[in-house]
Amino acid sequence: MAITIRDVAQAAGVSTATVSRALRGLPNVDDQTRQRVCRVAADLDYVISPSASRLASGRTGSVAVITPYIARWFFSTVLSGAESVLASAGIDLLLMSVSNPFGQMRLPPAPRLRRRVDGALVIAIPADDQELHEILDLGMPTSMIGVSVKGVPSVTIDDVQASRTATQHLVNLGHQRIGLIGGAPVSPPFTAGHDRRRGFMDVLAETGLSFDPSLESYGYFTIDGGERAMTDLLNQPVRPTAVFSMSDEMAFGAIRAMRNHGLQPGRDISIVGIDGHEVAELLDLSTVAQPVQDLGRIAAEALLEQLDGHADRQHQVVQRLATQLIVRGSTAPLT
Amino acid sequence: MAITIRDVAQAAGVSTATVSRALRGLPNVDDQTRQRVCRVAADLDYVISPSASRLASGRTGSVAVITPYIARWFFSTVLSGAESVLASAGIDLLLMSVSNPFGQMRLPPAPRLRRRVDGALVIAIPADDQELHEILDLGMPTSMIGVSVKGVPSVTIDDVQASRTATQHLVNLGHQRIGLIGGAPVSPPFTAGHDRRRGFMDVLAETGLSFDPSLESYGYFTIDGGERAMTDLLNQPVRPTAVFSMSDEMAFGAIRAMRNHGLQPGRDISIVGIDGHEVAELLDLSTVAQPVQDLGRIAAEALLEQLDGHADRQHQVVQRLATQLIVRGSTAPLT
DNA sequence: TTGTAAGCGTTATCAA
DNA sequence: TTGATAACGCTTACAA
Repeated sequence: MAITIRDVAQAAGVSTATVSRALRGLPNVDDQTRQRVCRVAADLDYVISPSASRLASGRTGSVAVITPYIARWFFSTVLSGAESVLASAGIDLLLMSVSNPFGQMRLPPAPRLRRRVDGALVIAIPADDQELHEILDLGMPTSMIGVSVKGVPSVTIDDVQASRTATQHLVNLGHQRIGLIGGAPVSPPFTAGHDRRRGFMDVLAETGLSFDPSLESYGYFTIDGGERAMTDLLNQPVRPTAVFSMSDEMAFGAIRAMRNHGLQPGRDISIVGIDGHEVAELLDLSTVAQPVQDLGRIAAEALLEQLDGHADRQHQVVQRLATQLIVRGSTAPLT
Repeated sequence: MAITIRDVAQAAGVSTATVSRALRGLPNVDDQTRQRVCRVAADLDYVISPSASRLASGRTGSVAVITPYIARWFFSTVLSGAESVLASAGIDLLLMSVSNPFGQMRLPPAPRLRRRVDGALVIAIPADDQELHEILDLGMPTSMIGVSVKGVPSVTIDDVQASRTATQHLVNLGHQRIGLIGGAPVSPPFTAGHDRRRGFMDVLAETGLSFDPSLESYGYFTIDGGERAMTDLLNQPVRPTAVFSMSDEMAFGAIRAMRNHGLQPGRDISIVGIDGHEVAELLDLSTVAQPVQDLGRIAAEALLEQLDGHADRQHQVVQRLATQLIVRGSTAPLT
């Protein structure tokens, strides 16, 4: 049906081997020959069959991006960064989401990867997740974002530091009774939730501030969760004068909760987040911004290096990108 | 190196043909045999080679999702809806973005699709876009979201109606001097920009309201663009008392512009958007909500039907999903 | 119900 | 620099 390499070979008066070499830009092909082959191929509107090429070469020319969420801001932004790099490199990007909320029956990711892709880009799957380790055990080139696992290249921010920055900002403003909106009661090591809690606690300890456990609440990194968490905090006998939210989106929810209680961010209670979400500016939310798109871009580049054999997985390092405190109206000096 | 179908066949004491049939759940295989084959395959940790399977069968088992943006709310939400359906169907999802802002040299989408995927899902590419027509000319199963092209199945909202609803809402509140924040000065037919402008104009005409051309401005469907557009409107000699923004994100920017001018949405100027963006609630923005995730889901289902041969492209219809006006504090009666 | 064997369209080895 | 040709691992008539 479709044009094959044989048709091109015949029309150009060469062998299929030569066509293959010419079209792929391999060396050891006469310039004249290459020109002719390319022209004939274009004339015939020939496109290579990826399936055949993959079968014969053993390479798929594609990588999987594995993510727990697609529509959330952080994840879609990382994804777009990764896509731009992979597309430029001519690599197909297979999108795979894992453990979706409705628990639909779908195959675990690891089996789906085998023989299907050359590598995997994993976005923010907790370091102790079983599916993650099944993926890593595949031994294929892998690059991770937002988590680190020993021996696997990854790109993250310094979560402890980001959290310290946010907390210190509140302390500097004179706050002493500071609430914390975290992800979940228990966060595995090497995840954002874990490290950000630690940065928070460290600053409190160093500053000699005590931490009231009733001032810790959990928003599960969603807007609604943040609202509930803040509502909890507001229902405490003695309210905090400032709150550190581990993500901007939870802070958005927290702001809504404050409004529902007739409170105004910055005036009545200070609040700071982490992310640098576009909407944070609209809500006048102070935040520690992270370069989310770069996270995806750089992780994709690290993956490409592994695919090209320029680097060994074992020799890769954890890359930490810088964050930046952005002060807005939601944080103000304690009056 | 890896286990092949032959290894399984040998271990199970059957032919490769039987293994193939058994593993794929084809009929005409003895139950005993199937059980045994499946067990052996599992024991050997065998996974089928997609490349070989594709080459032999001619089907790729994958579809491309083609989108102009990945990180924007509408697009990532549509994408997540589509992904959930495709993943459940065991179809690989290739993510392809087109005409990215930096104009990187990348192949146009159409050639990249040929022989690589079984179908395409196109998100909101203008109906007159050349690349879109190159894709459609491929003649492969295709399903579109947010635009309609004659003869191609698509899923959208009724943009004219949604716009009418938003505009009528403002009119009902007594507003007579209503501004419009559109996408671009010129919008091709059958795009959201075109239809939403029409719905707006229709309501004005039917209501006997005149439209002042100086009250039309363009925000290019971005937050920043919306801010600039609103600033334009605010700089007019006579300001509007209400504004209809063609998207929530532009409305977000517009709200920021209003704040910069010391104006409060709802109190000083009413504003309504279209989308039902999660953040709209936070900003207390009235909006006409569209079921974005469903858009992706239903379009993906329509695509699957074409792939299964249950439907012919020509016989498909444009599916229009319902929208819903959500009234919040940003719109109030003219005082 | 099962087996045989001819493809599917490349790539890669080896020889020329 | 080029050409023959044997893989690559599966699917699918067709036969049994």
